[in-house]
Amino acid sequence: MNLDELTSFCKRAGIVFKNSEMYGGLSGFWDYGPVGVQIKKNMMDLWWEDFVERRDDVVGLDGAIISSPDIWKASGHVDSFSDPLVDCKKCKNRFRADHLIEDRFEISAEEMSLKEIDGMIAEKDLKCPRCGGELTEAREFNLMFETNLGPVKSDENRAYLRPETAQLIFANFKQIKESSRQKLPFGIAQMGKAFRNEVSPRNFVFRSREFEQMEIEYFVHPDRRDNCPYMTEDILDYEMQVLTAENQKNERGHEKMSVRELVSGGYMETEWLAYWIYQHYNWFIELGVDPKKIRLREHMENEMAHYARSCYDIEYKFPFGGDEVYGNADRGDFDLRSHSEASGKNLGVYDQDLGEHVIPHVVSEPSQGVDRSLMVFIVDAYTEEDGRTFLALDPRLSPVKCRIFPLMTKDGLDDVARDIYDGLKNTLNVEYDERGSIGKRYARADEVGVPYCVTVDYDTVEDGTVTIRDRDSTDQVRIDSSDLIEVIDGLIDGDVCFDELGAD
RNA sequence: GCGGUCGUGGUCUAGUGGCUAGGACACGACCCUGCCACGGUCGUAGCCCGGGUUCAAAUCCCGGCGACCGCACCA
Repeated sequence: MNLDELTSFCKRAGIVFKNSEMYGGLSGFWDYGPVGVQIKKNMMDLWWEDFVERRDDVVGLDGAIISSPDIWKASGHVDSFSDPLVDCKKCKNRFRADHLIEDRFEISAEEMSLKEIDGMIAEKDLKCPRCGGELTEAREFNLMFETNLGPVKSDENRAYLRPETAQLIFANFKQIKESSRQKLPFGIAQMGKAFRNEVSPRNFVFRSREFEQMEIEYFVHPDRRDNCPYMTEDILDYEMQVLTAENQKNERGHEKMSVRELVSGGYMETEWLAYWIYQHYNWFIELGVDPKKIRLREHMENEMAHYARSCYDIEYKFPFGGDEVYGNADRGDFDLRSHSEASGKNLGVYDQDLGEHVIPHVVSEPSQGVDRSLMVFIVDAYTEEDGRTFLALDPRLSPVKCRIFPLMTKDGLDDVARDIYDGLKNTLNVEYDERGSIGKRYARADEVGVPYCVTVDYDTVEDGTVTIRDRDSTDQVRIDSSDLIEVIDGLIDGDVCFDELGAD
């Protein structure tokens, strides 16, 4: 399946549509259709249940999309998200001006203003690295979407749509800590939209201008960075496919490594980082992603962000590019310290023993792209086999849990099927379908990942039993229709195995 | 943003200056149908948008929008 086929499938199945298509489309924006929104919601709910509701050390937040510009100045985004670019007047190529200077003179140009850059270019007679042509003056390219607060557009009223969700967590850190009565170590989770004015959005939802993230910032005491009470022997024994920075440098592939090796081998900054990476790596595996297609990749020194001490990505081997679906960095105290300094407010936590405030460290920042993660599940589940196409989604992710069909639309079978549907619909997300042949209805359900189909036939009228069909095997088992809710619930949660259904 | 290729119903496509724009799949109605994309009849629906050339444009030219590939960019 290539990217075109994925785009086309997602449209046909009602998963993702091109935004503004009726007006020719808008590059970098995508809309989720009836099936897509349901799968996405299921996925986000599962994530939230696993990492917030079922834990007593993580609390949630839903921050605003627009915040004071001061937040983005303190976080470094106003500076780092706007790049000075120059064009070659001759060959029309465009370059990062700061990179040109850094490459040529081996000095940092990060802090240089546009004027300084222009001065440097003029003084050192810097030319186009490709054709030797003359360069234009440096221009500012800001990757943050801008808007204005109030109806007047002016520099004073300028505001930005958030380019990441994380900063809202730092900005609300003090209020969350106080209202939730959490003590270190604890985490704050958030899901929501972020916006980046990409120069050239491409590759379907893999690089869009509006995207969604789910992430946690996990805070620990600076003196207890390496004391993770949740680490267990089982987790230490857990194996992942890992591509280390070392192996990338030597152009070697990934290899199996246990969490223990990653921690004791010094690959990971802390046990905490290893623990959270394990949690999310395993989250994908538990939800059915092919373990052979997923791996952990350590960032190379030169691709690490300025704040990061150690950074890993979870990658999925798509049949096309766009591998990264998750990143996790040790941010240290960079963010809370920056915001403390910029705002003059103390974001420290009082330490009773030391009798002073300490700035907590973010030892782990699990940050996951919602849109990319969804595509992982779609692509991984997409199966063509024996002439049929089905989405082998984990039933928990499936947009609809069960479809109810009458074998024939006569002799009252349809009435019975509707009654059964009515009996289920308030408990489970089910649908009724009587159109087309029975085989067609199975095929339609398969394509959007409906895990179970129930068919009402003449025996149902006689003895109240129905057939329930498994999407992946197409096997059918006859059960009493009064047991449907319990059986389907059990199948979805994995408490009941389909193969064992017919046994009793 | 630059260069290249491209844009025909929901999807895949036929059509290279003159057709009522054709087909397949999908979708809908009806018929048929006692379990896996059956068959029949009928139907809805399309030349990306805007200019230009021409007696005549889906077709040629220009611009825009969008997609893909390469370059650049991707804290």
